[in-house]
Amino acid sequence: MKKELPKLYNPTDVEDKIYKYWMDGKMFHAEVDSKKQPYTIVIPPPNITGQLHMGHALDETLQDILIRWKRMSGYSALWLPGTDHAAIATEAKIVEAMRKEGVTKEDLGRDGFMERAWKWKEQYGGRIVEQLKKLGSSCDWDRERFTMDEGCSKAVKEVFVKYYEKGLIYRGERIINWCPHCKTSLSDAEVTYEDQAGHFWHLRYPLTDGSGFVELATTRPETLLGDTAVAVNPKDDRYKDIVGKTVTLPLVGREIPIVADDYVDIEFGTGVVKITPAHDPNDFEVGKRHNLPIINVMTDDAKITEDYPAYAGMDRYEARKKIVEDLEKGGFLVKIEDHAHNVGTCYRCSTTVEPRVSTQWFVKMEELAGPAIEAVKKGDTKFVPERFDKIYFHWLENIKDWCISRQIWWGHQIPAFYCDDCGEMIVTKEEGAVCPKCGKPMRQDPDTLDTWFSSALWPFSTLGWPEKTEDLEYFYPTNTLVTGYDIIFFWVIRMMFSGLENMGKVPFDTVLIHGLVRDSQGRKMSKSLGNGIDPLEVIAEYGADALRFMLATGNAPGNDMRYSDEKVKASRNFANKLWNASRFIMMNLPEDFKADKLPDNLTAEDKWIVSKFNTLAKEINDNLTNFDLGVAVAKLYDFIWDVYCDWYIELTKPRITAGGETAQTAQAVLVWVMKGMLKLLHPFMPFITEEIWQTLVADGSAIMLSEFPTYDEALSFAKEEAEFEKIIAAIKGIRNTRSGMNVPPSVKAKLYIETKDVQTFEAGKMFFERLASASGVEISDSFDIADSVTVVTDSARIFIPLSDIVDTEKELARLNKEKDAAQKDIDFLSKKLSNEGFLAKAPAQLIEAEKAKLAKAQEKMAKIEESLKALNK
RNA sequence: GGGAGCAUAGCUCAGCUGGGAGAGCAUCUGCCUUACAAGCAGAGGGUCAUAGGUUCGAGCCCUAUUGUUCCCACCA
Repeated sequence: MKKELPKLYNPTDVEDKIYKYWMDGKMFHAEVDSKKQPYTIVIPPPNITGQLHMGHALDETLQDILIRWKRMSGYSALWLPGTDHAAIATEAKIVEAMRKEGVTKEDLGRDGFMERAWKWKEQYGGRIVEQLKKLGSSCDWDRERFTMDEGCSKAVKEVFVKYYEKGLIYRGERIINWCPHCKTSLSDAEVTYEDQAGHFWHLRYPLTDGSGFVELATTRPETLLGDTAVAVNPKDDRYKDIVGKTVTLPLVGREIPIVADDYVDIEFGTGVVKITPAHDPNDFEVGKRHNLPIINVMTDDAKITEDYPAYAGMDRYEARKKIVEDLEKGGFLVKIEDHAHNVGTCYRCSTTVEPRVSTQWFVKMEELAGPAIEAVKKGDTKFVPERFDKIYFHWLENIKDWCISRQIWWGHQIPAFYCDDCGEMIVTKEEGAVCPKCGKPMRQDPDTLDTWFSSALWPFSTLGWPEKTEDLEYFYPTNTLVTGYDIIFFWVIRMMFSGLENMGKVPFDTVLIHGLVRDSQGRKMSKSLGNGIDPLEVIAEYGADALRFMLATGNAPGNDMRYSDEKVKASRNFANKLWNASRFIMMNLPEDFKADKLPDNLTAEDKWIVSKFNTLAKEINDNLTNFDLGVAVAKLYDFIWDVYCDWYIELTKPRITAGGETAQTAQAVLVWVMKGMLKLLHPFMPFITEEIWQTLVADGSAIMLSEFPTYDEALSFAKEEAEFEKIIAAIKGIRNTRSGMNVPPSVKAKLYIETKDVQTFEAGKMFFERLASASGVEISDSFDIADSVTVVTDSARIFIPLSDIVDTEKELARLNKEKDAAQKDIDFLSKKLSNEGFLAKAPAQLIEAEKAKLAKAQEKMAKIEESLKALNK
């Protein structure tokens, strides 16, 4: 089966073809199968607005590695894909596109807008899915879902109504985070706090009775318009006498009370605080305690309302400027100080959030949080790495009610209905509700739900819930959830309590957390910095396998990593190395070659590689089980490159040249190990492994459906492995010595190998010519060769008669250096072995090993000394 | 203010339950050895941030310190 294959592996020729092969063969599809154990991953649904970025690439790569490994390990492995409607983000994009055409939401009306939004979804929603395929993601596309599809929408209504009936959802007037740009409320999780440089404006509010002023400071003077009180601490002696009096609000003229409230910190500032219940969460609480009026002074785009003609229509920052000017003119401004403070911003558009009183829908969190905390404490769900459970606990233990209503149109409309006649409100799954009191058609709540409300249900809504489906029965709870640490608050927590509340079981047993992919300088990739790397471009240049391999390499769970072209290149080179190894095998196989099994007549080096491979298979499985994907991938790299290519292939060359039985055995072992390596590597580099498999095995089978190698006792040859290491050590020693003396490989020399392991070396004799530039090899348990360079290993002394090209002085120096090294070993080991504490407390196995090492070092020393003596003659 | 991560070779990072410090890239030397120059064979390079402690033994465990990154938090 001699084949002509290019020297350079070209992924672009291969990847689309292979992906189509898998798709055509329906190989990603998972079915309920009572004979198999299920293994399930639900994808963190990417936003339909999104383009694939490095974060996705990492997330999908990790999931695909796990799912391919489990699929090959005999599980019915389901990776359930889908997309998220991403309420605010999507609506913002659509509105922006419309703005360019000069159309507004209001122009189209709700129905018209939704029609347009769906069209937009049809047009762009598939884009990210196609990009996921480029990565090689083996999702079951037959089950692709969307958070606004019929099933998910049904689940959302079901949950909403259930929560409402249980009293877990309520509607009420609260102070919430309002984004004046997106013109909607936000949940606490959707607010990002950033430090901003600001000012402290010290103001004086005159006492209404004319008896003086109170001085206070504010960072937001414009909210003065909505002040309905001034507060002091009840224990503050300075202000005892004025509690109960009133002040006259500057610029507004409103008479407002001075109240006493514990919230006020006596130590801070003047100990007087202005209270604006409509625009500050704390003030809102103070207001409630003192029955203060709530005066909203801003419109939904954060402009001053018509109630204040002097400032009406001004944006909050313009108004601030004008109000400060006016305060100064009126003599109310004492001073301005610089002040850095923490300001909430919208996580979507970065606009400063305006705290605002409004009527919204909330999920009561206390009851739901308890079981979610408990489940992780009990270990029903565990985080990898574990430290993330602290973040999880902290958030849940301090959680406040979740504001779920959004004032946008793209999303799940809240299933609450109002009767405009009698004011009745009902919550129902039914469409077109009729007022139960007066029989009139009701008006549905115009608000939609937080996008995370539907994604919270993702692990079960996608499996058919609320119907009792076979899928749900079989695949739920899912197994591994893979996501970034930045999503724990938004999603993981909400899936946890939703799963527990609605299914009675945790949604997944493990949450594998990964970090961010940063740029080569360690900066976060962002649009504004323009430092984002497009994974599709990387794939086009280096191949998806190289990108995947790079993302899996050198990355410990939970840690951030840096992207760099060099790392991708190294991965690409690795793929090419593997490609060429397979080329070597195929170029040397006879036409009629067929080998499924390991032959019986294995040589020492065959057993060596088989045994090493066997150990590798065990370790890879262990590492994957522990989610140490980075460790697994490094071991594969080392084995394939250093063990298989650099040693084993080289060892087979003289055998193949020799022909006959040894060549046949070598070929069979080459293929057997190659097949095993391909399988182990497949989850990481699916395309190239499948491509090589198709060419090398060519029996119509797919590697992605083959059996993942595991440890096999029958393949463990520890003793033979150790024996053959002696040959390798000798070859390395010879190379090392020659290289140190600048002898080029073209200069061949005879070798006299003095050893007690004559048999071992006889068996390995043929390798010295090719791998150690030997022109001939003599082996004996004793030699006396004058004028030669000697190489000393643990098990042999090798004479190389190179006297004519080698400087005796140099050789003397080299041997002395080796002697020093050997002496250091002996010192170290004998010190350790004379330490009574060590002998008493260290494990026996270790002590034996150390003793053996010492014996070897002493043997080596003796040989070096002999050589030195000979040289000094 | 609270919490977490990180600090290991020139750079980017591994180091799984504590048993003589590793990889890739970069540097230096020698090789186009019929799979691969995206390669082969070698070499140099590290007080594992600092100081204590536990231990027969610490990069790994404990305490403190420094630097750095991030998360959370209503001090007007």
